Amino acid sequence: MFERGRGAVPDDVLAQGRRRRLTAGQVLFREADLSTSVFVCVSGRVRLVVSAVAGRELLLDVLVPGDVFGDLSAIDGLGRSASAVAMDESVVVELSGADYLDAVRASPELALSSLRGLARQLRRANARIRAGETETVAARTAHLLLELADRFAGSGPGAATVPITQSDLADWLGTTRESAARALGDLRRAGVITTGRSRIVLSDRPALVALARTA
Amino acid sequence: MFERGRGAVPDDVLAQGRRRRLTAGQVLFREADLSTSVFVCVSGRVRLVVSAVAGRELLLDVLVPGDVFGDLSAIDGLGRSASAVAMDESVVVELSGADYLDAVRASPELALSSLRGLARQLRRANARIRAGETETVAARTAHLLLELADRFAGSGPGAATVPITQSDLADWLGTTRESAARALGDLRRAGVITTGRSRIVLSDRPALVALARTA
DNA sequence: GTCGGTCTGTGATCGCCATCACGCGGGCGG
DNA sequence: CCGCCCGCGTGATGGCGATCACAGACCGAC
Repeated sequence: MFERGRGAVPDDVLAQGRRRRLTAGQVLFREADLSTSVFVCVSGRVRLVVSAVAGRELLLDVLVPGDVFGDLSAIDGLGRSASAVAMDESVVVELSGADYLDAVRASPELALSSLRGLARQLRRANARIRAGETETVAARTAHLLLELADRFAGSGPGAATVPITQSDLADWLGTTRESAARALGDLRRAGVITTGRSRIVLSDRPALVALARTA
Repeated sequence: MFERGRGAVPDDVLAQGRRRRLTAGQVLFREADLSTSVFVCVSGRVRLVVSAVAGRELLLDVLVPGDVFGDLSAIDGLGRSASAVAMDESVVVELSGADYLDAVRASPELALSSLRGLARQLRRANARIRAGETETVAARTAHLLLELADRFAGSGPGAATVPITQSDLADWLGTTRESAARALGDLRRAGVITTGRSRIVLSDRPALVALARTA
């Protein structure tokens, strides 16, 4: 059974799906599309983005192997709430929305697991609303780095590397590339991270946790 | 069957619950509490709030009769993600978390209905994230007024009255009372609303829709 | 009716962040 | 191997909104 944050899909259900190999930049669905497939990320990374004013883009999530996505449209039949784009060469399993709903109806355990997945996403969304409306860019940057470190590198005590560009980080934070770069510069000068091309290394996570609270 | 936005609970499940009468200001649960009861609002209004920096408060939602709330903790067993406080004299039905989960396990229809409820909340949360991070206070104010009009007064074409103080509106928008008052002042001078004590009247909804887009 | 508290309206000032602008370096494709 | 483009870093400036400050209006309690 695949389990990692966003829901979970048992192997027998997964076996009904179609395996798809994606190239970097390939679009699985676009915001407002009426498709209802549910996807499971097997390898690679997939971005969930929504468009905003002035051609800006807001990054809602980056999915890593094990994550389930696309479930909202299968559940309520409404248009896609975001666009899904492969970031690297990736592999996903695609399930039809009807198959997914049948599986949920047939299995109370899958239903509860899906509820847990949505509950987790809702808690994260509420946390992001609170952060966005009350914290500074510096504090949000520190918090997001810690969250991304858990997601991409596990939460071991050593130095963690987060593979992300500053542009994507800014889109995730809902700020500009320049502001994100300045916040990272402050953290770098404070000695808690080092920055590189498409890469941020958290060298002192306890200090970063402390800065996230105060900054 | 009770159905109104946030999930739905069939009458036979509702009958297992305990009816509770609340006085204005009474707290049902506080942020981080470990209780797992699920509530259904029967009459009155209930605020869902989270605390933020500097003693500020962020208003996540106002529940009206028919709404289901408190389901997140029942589903994932984690602490309450917000505090629930009655705004007026209200009546709610309280179900134990275990009874709720048993009912979900026993009824695929209830499970799907709960999934739809969470999906709806998640879409609203994502919309709020996008709004908060890309729109001005003026635009967010206009959008929120339209949403609240639907929620409190139905979406008939005539003038709608939204019963809310400017302080609460500001907490909902994640801004200050002064900024909310200024945004409302602009809308009033534009002739699309009138303001009163604890009350905002949308006198020209089409014009407000237009302003929400441009402002 | 009067008093107190809450809710509303608005001016002045300040700071964070968006915007514009530019230079630098390093990876990759040809 | 070399140039080009993408990603990073940072200064200058301006605007939106937070903060502080105060006054008037409405409502309920007594």
